[in-house]
Amino acid sequence: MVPDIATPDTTAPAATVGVPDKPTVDGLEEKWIGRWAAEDTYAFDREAALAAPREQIWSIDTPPPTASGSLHVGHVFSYTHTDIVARYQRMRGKHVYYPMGWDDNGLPTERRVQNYYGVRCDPSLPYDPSFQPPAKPGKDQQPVSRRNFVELCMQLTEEDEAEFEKLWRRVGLSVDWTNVYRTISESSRATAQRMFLRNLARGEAYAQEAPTLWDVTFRTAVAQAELEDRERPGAYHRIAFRSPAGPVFIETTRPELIPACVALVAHPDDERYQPLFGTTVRTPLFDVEVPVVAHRLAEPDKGSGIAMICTFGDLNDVTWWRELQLPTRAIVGWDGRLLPEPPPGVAAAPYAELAGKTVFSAQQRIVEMLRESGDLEGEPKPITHPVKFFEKGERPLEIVTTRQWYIRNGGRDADLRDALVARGREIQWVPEHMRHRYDNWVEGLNGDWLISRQRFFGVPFPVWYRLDEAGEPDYENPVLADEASLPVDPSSDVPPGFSEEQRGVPGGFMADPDVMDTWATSSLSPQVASGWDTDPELFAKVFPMDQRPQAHDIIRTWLFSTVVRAHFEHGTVPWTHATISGFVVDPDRKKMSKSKGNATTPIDVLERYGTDAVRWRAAGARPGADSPFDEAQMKVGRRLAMKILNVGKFVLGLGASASLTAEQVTQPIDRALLTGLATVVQEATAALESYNYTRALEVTEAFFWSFCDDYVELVKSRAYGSGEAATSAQAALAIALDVQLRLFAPVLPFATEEVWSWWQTGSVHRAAWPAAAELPADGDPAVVTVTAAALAAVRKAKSDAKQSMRAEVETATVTVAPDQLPLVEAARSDLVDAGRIRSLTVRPGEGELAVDVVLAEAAES
RNA sequence: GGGCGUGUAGCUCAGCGGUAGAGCUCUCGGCUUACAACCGAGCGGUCGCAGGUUCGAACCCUGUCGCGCCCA
Repeated sequence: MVPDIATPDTTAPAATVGVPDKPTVDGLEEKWIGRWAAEDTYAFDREAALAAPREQIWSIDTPPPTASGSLHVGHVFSYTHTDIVARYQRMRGKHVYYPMGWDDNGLPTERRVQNYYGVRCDPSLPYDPSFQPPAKPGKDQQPVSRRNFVELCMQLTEEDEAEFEKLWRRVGLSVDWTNVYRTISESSRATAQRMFLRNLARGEAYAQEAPTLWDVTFRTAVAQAELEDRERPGAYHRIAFRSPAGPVFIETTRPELIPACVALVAHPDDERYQPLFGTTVRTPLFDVEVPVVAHRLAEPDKGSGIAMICTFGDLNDVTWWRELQLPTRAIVGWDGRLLPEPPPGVAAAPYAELAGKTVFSAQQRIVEMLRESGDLEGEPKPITHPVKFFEKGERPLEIVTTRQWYIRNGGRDADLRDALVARGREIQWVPEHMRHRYDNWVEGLNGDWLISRQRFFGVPFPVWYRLDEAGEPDYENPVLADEASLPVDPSSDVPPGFSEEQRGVPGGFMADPDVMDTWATSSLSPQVASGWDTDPELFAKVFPMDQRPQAHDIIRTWLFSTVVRAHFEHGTVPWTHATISGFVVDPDRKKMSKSKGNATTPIDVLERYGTDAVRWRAAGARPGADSPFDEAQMKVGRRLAMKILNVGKFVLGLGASASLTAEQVTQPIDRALLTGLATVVQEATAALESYNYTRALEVTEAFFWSFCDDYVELVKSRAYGSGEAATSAQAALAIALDVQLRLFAPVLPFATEEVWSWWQTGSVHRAAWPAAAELPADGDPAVVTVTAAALAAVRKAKSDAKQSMRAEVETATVTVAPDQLPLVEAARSDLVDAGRIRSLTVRPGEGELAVDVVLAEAAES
């Protein structure tokens, strides 16, 4: 119901019709999510954008969340940060291109589909069009064809994505939901394949048979960016090699690799071993003759200072093998077991005992054999040491030699590395120091980017190989897909000039069996989102994009690989700004993540405190800064949202309306308020221009609370009245409310929209960002601050006397610096009313403002 | 071990050369015709530690310790 106190002559009859009796933040989400969708509030107007100058567009390369994963509060925070910027830019009049993507490509989806349906992909099976997944996953995974498997991936990710979209809408993201892409969609696949073919044509992509870090569980190659070191227990085994001059002892953590040994190595300056360089020794058990070589990477302090070089125990082995041109003796297969046949030069006899064993059990057996032969000296010495793992894997990586695709990234080319570092300087980093993460990563690369993965669900390489008369593939002359035919699946599509019958037969062809690393697709998110492959006109307008928001942990992967792709194809940066969010951490300052079990589900928090409250808390985390999850803070945001509703209701009830103008603000304290607000507008705008939404919120909020507690209290009794003085207060209240709603709108989209709707037309989110020029510049803000200080002193007197704020004051004597005396006098009647002062004296004096208060006798009501 | 960041009131954070700030918590008081999911008042800190520069340092420099992320 509308309180019947509005003065009819200043308030349009319909203006406050929508004001509820008891405003509440609960339910605002449901109301406004629906309204915004129905009215296309956040629609991107493509035609208008195409006609507009580039600087009138703001395009955002939104991170596509992993659809098979789950979202936690950390995601809500970082996406809110981006949304605040998007909303600000929109209110600045820009065409905001703000699409959403889903990363539904790759290993996580495969694993989720396997577990969800209880199936596994068997590429040798034929497609079954009538296949239905088991209602409940069975005990054993049911084998299905690749195409059936991919169909299940598509189906399940679609369901997951619908859930995600619901959550994002609930968070209030001002995404244009007609602009959604999927990394596994036809156009994403076509984009990835087309870009790959271009890279290949320009020599930026290449295939190579090379030692590769290999995860034996997933049976796939792993890129440098996906590695992590983990401390693992191991043991140094002191083992004797034989030489004419007597035994040579090495210490190794991997004795099972003795049959793979191709040399011993020591540091060139190591006097202990200098006599051995150029000679040969014989391996224990296998009696293979291997040379003793010198190399700077050998560490004299480690173990005995001389080490065996194997095919391949670690990355040093690879370096030695390459630089010293050693032979290969591979013994570990793709499944992590020792190969059935011994490597060249190794006799069958002792090796047969190890063939087929896992690396682990081979080690146990070989240690027994060394004990029996007497070649193991003493007991193994337990140590812990860093071991390389695939970040998603559970078993140590092996190094196997396979044929893989690579994209150049500067890891083997100083010029390219420098060019990519230079690209990094073209990007404005928010916060600035995140640039170092990029520089350090690029400068530390030591190999090209391995992009092939031995998986099923992903973007396949658009490549086939001819088979010769013996059925052997000709890798040197791959058959490439036509760009016009993309996307292709080489395992079911036929290369130009061949027929399906020729698949896999001598003289025919075979498909490249691999798919691309998921980063090879997501590194193209700006191209996919901007329509490189689908809408060239739009692409020309919105690319390079304006903003890439993301977290700092994937600067080395996503951000870097995106820069690489744009550099090659477009010769530009992919975007001009990288806005980096920190993490939400748990009370122990540990990064929140599902795998750690400390993640908080967002929907719960959103429902309990309301979206605005959660967004308010998110806005309190500065760009790049980690921020602890703390529910107590959510309450503060909720209270702010409530206060906005309540003060909005009150101000409108006092007679504020949209028809009042700044010219009607005549009283000094009213003009003072608005001039003070102009400063806030300037500061908030400057802060947002540098992406510091936290600062913008802070200055707005500080003003707002003082507005509620001091200004509104001071002027409300005047505003209840009529005449010019009342109108002045009403106009100032209306203008201040209007401007503050717009200042808060990017952070608190629901509460501000609600209050806006009570008395304004259109959406506050389509309103113009406030400008200082809208507000009077001639007020003296000190009128408000000094009068408020006097009022505070009166309140303190009442509080000290344990009286109600309604208590009457017999006399109040304000002593104030002479130059400030007119300020208090200018607001005298407001101060008298707000303080319930019967007799107010204002006199000049020294020092701080002081108020002598004599309370009236308790009213004899 | 290296890079980057960070250490200010019990908690979350501002301040980044000129006399220590906000919010929350806590304590006390108040139903005040917008809000008791509220309002008012108050308590609370040798700004991690040690040196240095300066008339003056939370702020600049050096060292050191703790924490976090990333990398080895």
